[in-house]
Amino acid sequence: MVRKRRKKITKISINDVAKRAGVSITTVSRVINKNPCVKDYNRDKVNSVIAELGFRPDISARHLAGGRINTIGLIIPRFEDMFHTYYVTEVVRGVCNTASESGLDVLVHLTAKDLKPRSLGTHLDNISFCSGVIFADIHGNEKLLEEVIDMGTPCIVMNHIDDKLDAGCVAIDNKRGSLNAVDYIISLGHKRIATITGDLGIQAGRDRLDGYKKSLKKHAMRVDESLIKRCDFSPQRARKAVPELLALDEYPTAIFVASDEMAAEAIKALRENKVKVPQDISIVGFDDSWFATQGPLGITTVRQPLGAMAEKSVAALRDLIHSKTKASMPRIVLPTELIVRESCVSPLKQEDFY
Amino acid sequence: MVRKRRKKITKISINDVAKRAGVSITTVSRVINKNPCVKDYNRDKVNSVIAELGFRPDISARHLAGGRINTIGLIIPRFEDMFHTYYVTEVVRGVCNTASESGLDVLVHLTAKDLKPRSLGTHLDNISFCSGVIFADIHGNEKLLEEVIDMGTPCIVMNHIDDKLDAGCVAIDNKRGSLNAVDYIISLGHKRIATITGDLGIQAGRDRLDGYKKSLKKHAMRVDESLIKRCDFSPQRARKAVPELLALDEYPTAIFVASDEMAAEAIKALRENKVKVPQDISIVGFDDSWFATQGPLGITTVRQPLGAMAEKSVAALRDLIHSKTKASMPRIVLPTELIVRESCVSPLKQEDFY
DNA sequence: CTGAAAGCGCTTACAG
DNA sequence: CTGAAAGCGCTTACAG
Repeated sequence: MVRKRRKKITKISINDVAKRAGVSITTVSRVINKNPCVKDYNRDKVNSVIAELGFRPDISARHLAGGRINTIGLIIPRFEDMFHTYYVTEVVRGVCNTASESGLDVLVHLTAKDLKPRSLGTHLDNISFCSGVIFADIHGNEKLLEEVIDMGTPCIVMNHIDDKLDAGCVAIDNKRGSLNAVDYIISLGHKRIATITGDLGIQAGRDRLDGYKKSLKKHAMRVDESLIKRCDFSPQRARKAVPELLALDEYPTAIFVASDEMAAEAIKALRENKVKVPQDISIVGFDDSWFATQGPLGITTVRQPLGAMAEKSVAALRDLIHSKTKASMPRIVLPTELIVRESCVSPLKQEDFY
Repeated sequence: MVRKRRKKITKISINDVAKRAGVSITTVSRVINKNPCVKDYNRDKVNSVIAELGFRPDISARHLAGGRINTIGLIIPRFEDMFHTYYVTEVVRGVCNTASESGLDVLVHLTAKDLKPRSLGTHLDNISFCSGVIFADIHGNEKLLEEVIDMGTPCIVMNHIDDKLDAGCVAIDNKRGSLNAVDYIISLGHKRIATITGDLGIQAGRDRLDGYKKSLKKHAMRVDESLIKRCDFSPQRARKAVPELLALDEYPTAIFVASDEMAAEAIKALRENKVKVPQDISIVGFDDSWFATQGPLGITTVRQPLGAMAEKSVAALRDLIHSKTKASMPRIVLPTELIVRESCVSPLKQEDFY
């Protein structure tokens, strides 16, 4: 490939276009913004000059002058966590895809784990640029969210429902998802069901634990605190929970794990302790992430519609941006689906294995 | 938590601050920009007013007026590919961490798989905002890169070395990495070594194949085309390569796979065909990603220093941005490291298993 | 349908 | 050390 000659890097502006096309900059601006009130002749002329000169409107100037910016922000918290890796992957993918279909551009913004005062400012600088913002989660970014709301920027919070929030909320029905999962485990005949929880500082973590408890109560089973291992979505913590569970006088026959990644790690840890899954202990995970199918054993899990969550979020944000009147903040909760694979069987069958 | 009263969302500007502090906007601007030529008394006064009013300079105005923007862009191509998921995760993490240490903010920009003309423009709008840009790979974004370079924006390309490029290049020594890997396989005594390649449209894919061939030649072994399965970094393609390899008159005793993700999938596919790893066939992967340790068998692999690549890229970009003179474009190649785990053994040992 | 002009909120010579 | 003023490149009433 022959190296092309460098174009001049002198910035060409709306003035250059106007001059060359023999019209005013107002007309050029109208053409750029697809304002219909321009004579065809002029529009064509301007467009051809734009193409000829390779003119590209300066987004800063446009923004400063009060023009619409077709960019939404996507704020991603605490990127370090592996838990968020799958979640974030799907959310980013979904938001970017949906946004681009609507002609929106996405500015992905990762917030550091420990947000220093200085960086809070920096974050807002860029965010102030967007016509709307989606928070991939609220945890750790409560302050940022508040500031963005105070700036008057429309916001959507994912994965967290809070009626007091002056932002739209789009989330998964985590409570019902885990309720269904544990109902399923119980329906198989399990009596001693443990749980390895996610981070209880995150709503999704709390809700998944709540659903577990609710299911037990619904079936008049006792909630045994020794069967509840409070973890944090990290595989390390999940791994540590395993020997604790095995040290109990009476083994659980099933474990509901609040994420597939933790479930996969728990299964590994169980194996290392010569406990077979599902023969000795059944496992149900959550997420339907790649971890559920990556290992040698397909993990029965709760699928969450992350793609749909992303879609709904973008749509809701667009509505907020375009509603000139003070719109009411949407609250959207998406259903989950139980995906049955091989990691959870009836305890009767388990005995067959012996 | 009690709901705080909403602040006024009326934008407060440098004028408000100046008026309140009893100085000119010039002085306020100097304070904001940490210009030392301000009397302490005034500086303190301005700073306290800024804090009191919650003033935050408008980034668009600042940009338009020619101020420095502490934001670099990170362009990520073809997000759909799973191969890129691990790669991207690490690159994003590394770039964000390093950048924030230098007081830089990162604008992560995902390019769609099929870049329509329109979105090319949109992309540039946002990118034009950054004082420098890092491309996480060049593949699929050649045009964008050229345009960004033509805009006069300093650029760094990761994972691809091209001397003709008017941008800095930071990459992994893929060729040597795979050369070492295959050398290792040969040193174990293997004679029939297959390879499952990555996407040969990507330099990393080509280089890993080249290294494989080079090693064979170095050891005076024939390069047998039937042992080369040209894939694309996707596990699906890798999976399909397995039965083809097994249909050969003579099995390979080892396979060098161009990514751990493909390696993990290949191992699964081999198992399903009752071929044991490493007893029947040895496997060496590439990346040292989580796939290498996630499965039941640790995969021997080539570790690439993605974190270091990110660091070097940010540092190089910073240099390019700050060098007022036309700097020469850096070419940085980072070494790899062979990580020996359980998936590759000597063929003599393999016979022991029979 | 069109254009002159004001203004968005900053930075930066320039003059003091 | 400080400030008045020009200017960055656009949008948007406003008047025609």
